[in-house]
Amino acid sequence: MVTLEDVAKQAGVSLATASRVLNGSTRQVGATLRARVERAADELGYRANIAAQTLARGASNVIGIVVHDLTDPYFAALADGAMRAAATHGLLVMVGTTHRDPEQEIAYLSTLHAQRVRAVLLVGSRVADPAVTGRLRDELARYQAGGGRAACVGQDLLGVDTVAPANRQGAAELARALAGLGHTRFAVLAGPPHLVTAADRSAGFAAALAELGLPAPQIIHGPFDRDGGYTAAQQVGDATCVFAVNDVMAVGALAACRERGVRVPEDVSVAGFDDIVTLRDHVPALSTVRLPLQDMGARALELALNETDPVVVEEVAGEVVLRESVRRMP
Amino acid sequence: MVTLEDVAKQAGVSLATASRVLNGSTRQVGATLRARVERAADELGYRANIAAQTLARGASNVIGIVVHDLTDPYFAALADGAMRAAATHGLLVMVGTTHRDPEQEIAYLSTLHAQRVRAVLLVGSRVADPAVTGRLRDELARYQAGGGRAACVGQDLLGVDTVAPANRQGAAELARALAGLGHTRFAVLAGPPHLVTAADRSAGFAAALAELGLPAPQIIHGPFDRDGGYTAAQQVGDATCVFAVNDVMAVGALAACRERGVRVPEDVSVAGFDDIVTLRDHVPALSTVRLPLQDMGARALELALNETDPVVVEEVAGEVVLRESVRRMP
DNA sequence: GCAGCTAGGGAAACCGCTTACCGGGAGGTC
DNA sequence: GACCTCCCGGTAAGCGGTTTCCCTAGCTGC
Repeated sequence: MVTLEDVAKQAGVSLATASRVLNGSTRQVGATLRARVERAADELGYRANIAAQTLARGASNVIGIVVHDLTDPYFAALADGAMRAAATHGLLVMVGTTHRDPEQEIAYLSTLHAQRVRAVLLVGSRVADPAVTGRLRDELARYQAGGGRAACVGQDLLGVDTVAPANRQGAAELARALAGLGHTRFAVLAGPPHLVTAADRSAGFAAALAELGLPAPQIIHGPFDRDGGYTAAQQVGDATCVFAVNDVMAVGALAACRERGVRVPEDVSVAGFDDIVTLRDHVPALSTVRLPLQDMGARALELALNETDPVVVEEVAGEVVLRESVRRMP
Repeated sequence: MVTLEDVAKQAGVSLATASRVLNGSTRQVGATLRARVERAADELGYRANIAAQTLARGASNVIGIVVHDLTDPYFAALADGAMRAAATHGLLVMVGTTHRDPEQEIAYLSTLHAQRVRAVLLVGSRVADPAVTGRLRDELARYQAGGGRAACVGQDLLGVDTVAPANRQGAAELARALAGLGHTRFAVLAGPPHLVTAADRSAGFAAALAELGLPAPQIIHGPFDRDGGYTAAQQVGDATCVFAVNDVMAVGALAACRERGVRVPEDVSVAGFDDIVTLRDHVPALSTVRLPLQDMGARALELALNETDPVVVEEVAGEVVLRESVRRMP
């Protein structure tokens, strides 16, 4: 590998001069030497060693993003938003996926700490286990003690800046909208009970129904993915309307309906949550609660970068979008 | 930030001993001192500074992946496969997205070179511009000259180990299968002419039709994404079967058909390419050519890591999958 | 009992870069 | 013309680790 010293030697200047020319410095360098150094660097194909720069400067230009699963379009959109924002700041991105294992999340945070990344984004639902959350908070505290910045997309449970989707409220609005169509018997494909996002959406939905004086929905737990929705849908009783706590599950539920000859929306209405772009052409078009995922990712990055003294929690409202997958009751 | 020196001081040992205890070394350290060091590290919350380690060791434990667009499930799946493989090797991943700008790809490679990442994966279609490809090759050569390893998922145009989807062949098989259903008039939503993946699929399809003695398909160019498929579909003439060169475009085409009252498959058959998982519940179910995307990503990483002297090019065959979106002609 | 080992501990030389500090010459001021 | 600034070049001290080399014990074997 060619080093700065090689370049300096070739250009016949000192290390300092070469450094000043090739990597932005406040100090000026004369035109002659500057040209010589640039030529030498170009001829040799010099690339600064960022590890050395990071060490010398004491600050890195990379940020870390930890998501549950990149192949889930929810996380892909969030990560993409954050990465675009990072690019505008000239920052590189290290992405880690936990595959929904909270221990992995802690491990990744520790690794990113070791990398001395400038900031870390923890993206995705928190879990209801206080022990795990506690350990994550400890790890986070260590990282922050060393000058690291952090933000979270999800629930405000970590004591860091957070972009928090209004899951309860969004689900409640959805429930009111669906009740407004005349539905009274509901089922909720509620996902895993320990996932706070799933639990919040489920609870928000049920609470709104209760407020309206409607019977409590049938709650069916299961995995948070397509197959979870598919399986859960098979256990739905006499509900006329099914709420899956995310779009991917809703798509699974629609598939289950189709296979069993249950027509949507004629026989049963179905709604999801998130408004995943990739799913927008689904037939029947999915009713859902839209979240501005890319913006949320970008916003979280800004929060992480602009350390504020009191922790900021930004609630992001969802927008109910009713499409073909639901119908008005006769 | 707490440093190794802090730990050594607290434990009352030398820097060397602390280093040997905390970061795997061939040298043994006595049980007493070892315990002292470990306790000190734990108490202080020590995390090794990876930038310093990388510098001292001269080798980093991160790899880089460059993709076009993370929110495209095609790339998400590929990246996920590569990341899982990286995790099994204890490697971290830096992800860059080019948003389909080849210049960005070059810039990212340069940055990853500067980061001295152990290996780089260039994922996604090459472009037909020899000038751009040439500059990318130059950059790649510099990186490799410095000991960097690289692999590519796409076309074998860079002179590095490559996992190459058999686009021509897959599209040809698809054409034969569709022709076998009795179709004779085809349209191809061909994507942008300069994208090699799109061009190969389009050409493979047309070549197979020619071999069968069928008329040449109507070729409609446009963007490589959902909206590109949507727009292109509106220009289809009297074809009874439409081939979109990727699934996302096919979904756009299906949406266009739906809006115009064109029934699929009754009025027109539609097929895509890739077999994107997220789209598997689409109605009507999309006929396509399945590619084992996650495996391909993982494979590419292995190739990059195991430097082989003659460059390896692995062709990956696609499997034709006919579903509801196509029908047999009467 | 002594040469010859092998552990295991420490001092110090790097790894490649940044930057505080030093010094010499050109130009401006009185 | 002496003095003071700038301006710009170089020297060298870090940044936080790893690793070579040296040294002291404590063993082994005869």
